[in-house]
Amino acid sequence: MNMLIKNRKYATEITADDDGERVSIAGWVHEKRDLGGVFFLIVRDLKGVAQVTLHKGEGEQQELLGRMKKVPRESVVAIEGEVKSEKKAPNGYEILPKRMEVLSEASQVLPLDTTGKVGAELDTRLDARFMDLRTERTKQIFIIRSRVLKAMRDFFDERGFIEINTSKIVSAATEGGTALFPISYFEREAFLNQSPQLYKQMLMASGFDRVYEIAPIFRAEEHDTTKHLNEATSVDIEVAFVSDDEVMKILEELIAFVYSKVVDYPGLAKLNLNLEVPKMPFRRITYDEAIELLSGAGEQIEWGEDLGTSAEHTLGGIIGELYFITDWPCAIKPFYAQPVAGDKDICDAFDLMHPRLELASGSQRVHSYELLKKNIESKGLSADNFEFYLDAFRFGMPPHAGWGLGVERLLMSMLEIENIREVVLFPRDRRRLAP
RNA sequence: GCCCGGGUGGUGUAGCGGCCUAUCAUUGAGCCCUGUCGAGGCUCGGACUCGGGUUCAAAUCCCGACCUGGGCGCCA
Repeated sequence: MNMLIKNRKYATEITADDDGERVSIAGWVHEKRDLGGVFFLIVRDLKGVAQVTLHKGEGEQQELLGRMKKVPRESVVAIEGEVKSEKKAPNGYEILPKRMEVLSEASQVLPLDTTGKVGAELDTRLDARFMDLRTERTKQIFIIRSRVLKAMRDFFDERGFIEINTSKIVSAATEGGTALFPISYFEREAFLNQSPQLYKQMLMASGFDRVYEIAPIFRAEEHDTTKHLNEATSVDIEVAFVSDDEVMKILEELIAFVYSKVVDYPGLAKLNLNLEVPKMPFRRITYDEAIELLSGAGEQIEWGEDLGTSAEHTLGGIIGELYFITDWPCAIKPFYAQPVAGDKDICDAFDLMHPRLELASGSQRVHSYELLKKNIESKGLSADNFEFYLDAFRFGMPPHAGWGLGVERLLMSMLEIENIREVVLFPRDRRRLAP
């Protein structure tokens, strides 16, 4: 590897204080400006842009000037030169080049504008995602996504959670509800997992009493909306010897912690957001109260019906901040949700709602083998298919609770992004399978 | 799955039966001016998704296909 690249610095690592230093930088040709006595080459890297300034009329620089004029925008270059403190330069410094290597020349014309002068539709951007990621806004979204995931891992680690990885290839048995992608598994049929639910619960019988997983989930639903993906990332936790109240607390603390780590991030400024850490505890309303609020707003929901999109929006408009809906009818919750003491029709289940969409759902789990088996059958599923799961409940299963949270939904709601595809590098939706 | 929109140079758009030899911005090629920072001025290049139909005349109206945006359903 040549020395130019080996010793390169990021644009933001150089300051006016480095006046006189010899440095090298490498990156993409962001812009070129050919003026009378001077030629500017703006080089962009991950961290920022650096202005390379070539003063014309210096004889030995003619060859370099010619190559700088010719190099197409978005080509990858490495430049070595001397730092000069300069008030007229954007970052207070500029680089007087001595040497330039064109590492990769970009074809013209470009599929997208990387300077932000002309917009592009999401579909066009996704087709050329590699280049879309060179734009400031898109880049920041994914740096923030990375911070969010790190914050989550730090959070769980501090609280004694064990990170787990469960299989994404599963046999026919599922928790029902959503459609699955079938795949060919040697001579048998298998599926891509819709959720780690059954596996994380089975671990509760293992003594691993606080686990979390951050992993892809797959849904074969033919939905085509701004908040659904066919491949999404789910944060799942499961905790033994606790109640649903405890995991709700963990959830709101996690959300607040993640927000605090994003609010801290200087790059957030590039997204023009006014982000605040949500106040704890989040508001909690019961399903019954939700229905009542909706009725007051002129939206009638029969008891036992799920809340549709318009109901979610109406409630969100009334409440205006993150909130929980608790005490759901068991009929619209999965078989593993535990009924409340003294009422078999209502479950200790909850959803975490953002005013625009659902972020997470969880519950106290059924840990009685008999009740679980009965629930599976009453949902019209075959207990035989769940034998591998049910077995874990026969030989010592502690009470437990947990939840699943959509990473993309958290991100889009936090960053006020309208389309969920914006927060996935290479989204998979009803139509898109490439790139 | 249902219901509405939309497909015009590389990108983003205007035009919505004849004034279209199709607007504007940006990009590309080039010239002028110029320590620029969305630099400025000028010249040139570059497009009506495809297939049928209606009409004297279609980018414009109709039908179909394909692509695409949104709302709802399902779902998280």
